Amino acid sequence: MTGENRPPPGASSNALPRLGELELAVMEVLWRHPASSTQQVQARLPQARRNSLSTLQSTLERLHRKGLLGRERERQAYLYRARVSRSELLGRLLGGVISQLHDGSLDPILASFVDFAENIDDSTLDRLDELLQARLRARDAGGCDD
Amino acid sequence: MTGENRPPPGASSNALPRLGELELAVMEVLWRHPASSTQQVQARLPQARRNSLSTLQSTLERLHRKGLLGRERERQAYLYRARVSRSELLGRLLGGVISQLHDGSLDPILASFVDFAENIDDSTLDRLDELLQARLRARDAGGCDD
DNA sequence: CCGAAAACCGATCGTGGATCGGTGGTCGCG
DNA sequence: CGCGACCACCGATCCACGATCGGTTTTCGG
Repeated sequence: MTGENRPPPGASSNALPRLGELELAVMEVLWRHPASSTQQVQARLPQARRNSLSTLQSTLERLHRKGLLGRERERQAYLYRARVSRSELLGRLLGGVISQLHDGSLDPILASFVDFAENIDDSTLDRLDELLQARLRARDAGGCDD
Repeated sequence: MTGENRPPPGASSNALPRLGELELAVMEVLWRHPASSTQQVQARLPQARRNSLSTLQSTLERLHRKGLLGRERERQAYLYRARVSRSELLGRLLGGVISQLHDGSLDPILASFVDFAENIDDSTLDRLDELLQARLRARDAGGCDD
């Protein structure tokens, strides 16, 4: 029983399913060392995470499928490089979480984040303010500068 | 609502493994209708999510184990109620993501969020600014807002 | 005490990450 | 040209977790 195929009622579009530990560690390496071969990555991984090349390959492949890594062939090997910066990844992850919880208006979410920042440390709030002001200035000044 | 949600400052080591679809839907219901029995929850779930009571029970139980729901016995049945508000949950989720990606300094994270806000809509940035200013004012004025 | 309504228990499935060994293709060098 | 090294590729497990449910036991009200 219960062996029927059950189409998922709500397929999230852009929320990447969450990254595993090894995947994260790999991203860290790739951020620090752009364009590394599988072996390079392995060598630069923290000792605790050093395992067989195959494992690494699967992980790199998965990351590649998820669009987080690009790769090009260097002779018989691949050179991997991060396609998203740490900030971009964070934004994506944040976006995933938020789109799950978002109930129409963004306000509660923004409020939550401010809340979160405040909860960490009082100075964090000021820092956030600084960054935000800078961003607002940049927008008002240049408008379309990219 | 800003100012009511206060995650305990000591118990910040919570990285809940991520919520599933049904779990989220259940939380939505419990947020809208505090203290509902399993049946109540089932009745108020979107039609698409209505399934057997057992399924609901497992989900409520799991949520309870995760600390997101509290429950008390009402005769032979349980009354469930949300222990975290939507904002708190969001904060927790955000915290989980952030602690994964956080490499020491918060700045990139804050920047990412500002980035994220800007990316949604220009007005969002202004909204964030308003909220932040309000919060700063509140802090500078009262100090301890209890 | 009996029947209904819950909780409780455990089985099964699907997905996704981690892990690895074996196989086969590619390249450099003798 | 052939051989050995290197590496990608494939498939096989394993595990954790959410979703799903049916069957059994507990509990309560009449």
